[in-house]
Formats: sequence, structure tokens, C-alpha cells
Amino acid sequence: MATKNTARCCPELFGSSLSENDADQLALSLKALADPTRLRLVNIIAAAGEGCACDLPEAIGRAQPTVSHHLSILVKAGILGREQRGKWAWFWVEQDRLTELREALAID
Amino acid sequence: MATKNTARCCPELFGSSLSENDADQLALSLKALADPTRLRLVNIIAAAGEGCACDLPEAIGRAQPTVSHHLSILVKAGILGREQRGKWAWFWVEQDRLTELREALAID
DNA sequence: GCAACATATCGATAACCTTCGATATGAACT
DNA sequence: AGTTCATATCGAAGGTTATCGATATGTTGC
Repeated sequence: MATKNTARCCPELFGSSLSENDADQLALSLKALADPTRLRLVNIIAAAGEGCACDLPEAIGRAQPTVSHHLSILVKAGILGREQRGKWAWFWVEQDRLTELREALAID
Repeated sequence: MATKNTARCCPELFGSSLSENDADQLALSLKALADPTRLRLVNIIAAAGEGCACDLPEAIGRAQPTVSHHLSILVKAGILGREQRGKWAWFWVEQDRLTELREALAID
């Protein structure tokens, strides 16, 4: 029942047939996770409950622009939330989004 | 409890901290899925129960070498199984592998 | 407004990926 | 062995991505 105009989060891999647009959409979300640096960012933030951008470059051993780039991709994909608190930017994991992604890979 | 030598399928995103190697490993598996062409291949094969390589180029509108390349990536990632039956190569979805991947993204 | 610090954007490089035509390998049948 | 058809590999073109130094933007406190 997916229409080509609606950019839904998670078309289903099984059960219904994936249109080209649905496949593009799901691939975009999965791509956001399918990078080791981003997985480690999500992991660290999930473990801490939330994380300040100021700590992350040192935590994962990447330069600050690199971390900023990856955080931005994760936020755009809806996997991380972001809030500015004073000077600092804080991030947390949007568990619901990850659940949606998991379900897109489910058998039914 | 993950050791750096063991190339396990699915290190956990939550709960334990992801080593650089674990993150690489999980990213490799997710990358195998994070492509629209490969998602549609998995979807078509899952819907049919199994699929012959001979039908897939037309089914997804890609050239035969392209389909062969993607199938090979999915088989290497353990997401598809493959069997030669006479001239034809047949593929099916390894549901257990997808379940493992889903669980790697789970909260606990 | 200005100084100081946190984060984002820009620009460039190198590595990687998808795609496909051409070609090679493999399987079945005579 | 030779023909035929299915699939894999090769090689190249074009696009995308990760990375980081340099720079810009945003935020606080003075």
C-alpha cells in the first residue's frame, strides 16, 4: 500500500513486494548505520544514555569535522536525536527508529 | 565478551561496547543489505521462497553481470544461500542470518 | 561588541562502489 | 570434443563516501 510519494521510514523487506522507491528508502536508512564509525558513535551514545559532541572525537579517534559529519548523517536518518544545551550539542539514540528498521528486516 | 580475533556475525550494538573490529564486522553485514538493488533481490527471492538467477536480471532491470555481482555479495554475507541445479543457480534467503542482524540492532 | 570555545560547513583527496560490455568459466547434451 | 546456454570474472567509467585541514557559524560571558 506504499505510494511513491510517501517517504515512509521502513518499507517491509518481506511480505509485500518492494518498489524501487521503497528499496531506495530502506537502503538509505540502512546505509546510515552501515559504517563502523557511525556504529561506534551509536554504541557509545546508547551506552551512556546520551552523549556530548565534545567528547566524541577523542572517544572514537576521529577528527572533529569527521565526527560532526557522521552525527549529522545519523540525525538526518532519525537514528539520533540532537539538542543544543548551551555551547554543547547533545545526542541520544532514537530507539523507536531502530525498532522500525529492525522490523523492516523481519519476516512478518 | 567479544574477542578481537573472532569474526562473529553480529556484535551487539547495545549492551556491550563495540570494539573497532566488531564495528567493522557489523558494518560489513549491514552494508551487504544497504543497497536498493540487493534489497529488491532479497525481497523477490523471499517472496518466491527461492529464486533462479536466470530470472533475476529481468525481474529487477539490471544487466546479468550486475545481478551476479550483487548475488555474490549477499551470499558472502550469509544473507542468501546458493545451490547449483543443473545449469541454473538457485538462491534462497537465510532467515537465521537476518534474525541475527536484527538482534544486533536490538536494545537488549 | 569582543574574546573564547564548540560545532558545522567547505574543499580536496583517496578509497570504494555500482554498473555494464566483453570475455571466461562451467554445466548439460549430443 | 564441440555446441549451447547459464553464470562468473575482468576492466573501465562514473558516482559516492570517509576523512581531515582550514574556515565559518553559533553560543556564552565579559
